[in-house]
Amino acid sequence: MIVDDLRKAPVFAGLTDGQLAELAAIVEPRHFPAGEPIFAQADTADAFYLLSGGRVKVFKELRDGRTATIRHVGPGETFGESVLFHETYPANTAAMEDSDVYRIPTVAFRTLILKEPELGLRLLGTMARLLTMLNRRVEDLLLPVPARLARYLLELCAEKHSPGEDGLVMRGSLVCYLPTSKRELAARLGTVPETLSRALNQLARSKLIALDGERFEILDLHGLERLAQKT
Amino acid sequence: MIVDDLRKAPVFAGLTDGQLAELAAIVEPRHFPAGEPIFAQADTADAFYLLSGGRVKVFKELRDGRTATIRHVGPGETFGESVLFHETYPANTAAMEDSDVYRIPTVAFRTLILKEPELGLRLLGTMARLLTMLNRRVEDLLLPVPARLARYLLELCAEKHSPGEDGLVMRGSLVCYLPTSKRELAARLGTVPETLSRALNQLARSKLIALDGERFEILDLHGLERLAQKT
DNA sequence: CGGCTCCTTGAGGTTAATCAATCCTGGTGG
DNA sequence: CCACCAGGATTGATTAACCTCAAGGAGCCG
Repeated sequence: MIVDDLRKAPVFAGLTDGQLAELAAIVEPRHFPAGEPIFAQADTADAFYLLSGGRVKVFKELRDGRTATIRHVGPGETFGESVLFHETYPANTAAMEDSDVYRIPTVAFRTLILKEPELGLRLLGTMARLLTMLNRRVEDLLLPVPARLARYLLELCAEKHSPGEDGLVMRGSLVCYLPTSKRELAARLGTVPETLSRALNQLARSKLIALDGERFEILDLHGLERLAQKT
Repeated sequence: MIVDDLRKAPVFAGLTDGQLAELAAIVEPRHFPAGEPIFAQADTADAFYLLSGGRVKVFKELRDGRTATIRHVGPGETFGESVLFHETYPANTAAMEDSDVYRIPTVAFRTLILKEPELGLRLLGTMARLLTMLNRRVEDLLLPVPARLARYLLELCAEKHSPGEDGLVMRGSLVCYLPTSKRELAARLGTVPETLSRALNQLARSKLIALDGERFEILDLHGLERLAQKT
């Protein structure tokens, strides 16, 4: 059911059934196979998206073919929100896996906000979180690659172990799985696969993590956190 | 008059007199002398700010004393908006010059949004612009310093020559002034003063710009744009 | 068994940070 | 008016990070 998918997204959780129904009336489900572009930078934009299943990347083309990944999007997150107030998309997006999305036309959504201010407030919250995250990304890119990687791994474990706002942050099991190929991860970290590979080895050699394919375990949380702040 | 200052800010321009009056009732004017911090990362947050005069920088401390400047804020822009939905500030801010700001308490502002959805829509627009800008910053940091500098200079001229939405983009006079010390500019570009100095020289030697203190002129717009896209 | 793609490893080159002088420029006091 | 400082800005030499290019694995599917 559309309404159920919408409710699962943090941005829309907590809305009343009536509000969700209004929202459901304007969204359009779409499917994108892995690798498929969803929109491209400078495309004229009349909708943004909610990802219900799969994985999507937001990125910029760097002229010489390399790509700068801005963020990875997981289920329940929105992307392209900024076009609510622009005529064109500010970046490219593509499905990394087979993905199901809801297309949300901007015009209808804007009028809905005026009718249900609560909705605007919710979206503001989402965008605030995005801003905070991007602040962090800017900071990240000024750090050396191993520190960047350490921060990424720590973040990965942190969000895995705080599934809701309800419980304490668990720090027991520090085993996680890389959610993407190393190629994609390197792009996400703003580096190349070769450098990522070496950085991972370095962390493993320093006994900060144990690595086995895409599965890894944090052995020395404190040491990793220290590294994550190195200039 | 407070209302006049508010109306001058793009985020609040276009609101009705009544809405502006309501807003004026909750904001608190503040003054910060040059160099003074306005808030620090992780401070508990109950307000965001509109800059009415002066210049403010948003930055992160990089542990070893170096700072990562996230953005520079000019008159009419807001900063700290993201705390509308967080309990703590995600970065530091400090006045770069003597600055006048309006402090906008989050609680009052949130209730005002529910009453005047138009206001929420406006703030969404502002945050969308910020997001787009930060996307660009992430892209920037993956480019070599001269390209980053070229993009900055082009942006500086562009915004100078498009004062409103009303006119064509002027490309005639390409003389601009660096708005900050070179030290601050280097931080804004994610580099150090030495490297900035060399990059500026390089642009001047290539006849792309002419430089005289803080005044500069773009001599070869096309060449500069080409450089701005180099990996 | 080939032919993939992805990842890893190694060698070399380039960019930019670091360290250390030197040079301005504006302000101060003689 | 000039000597003198202090800060920022520049320049040079050195070093470290990391990208590039090139060459192997390692798994996977035909």
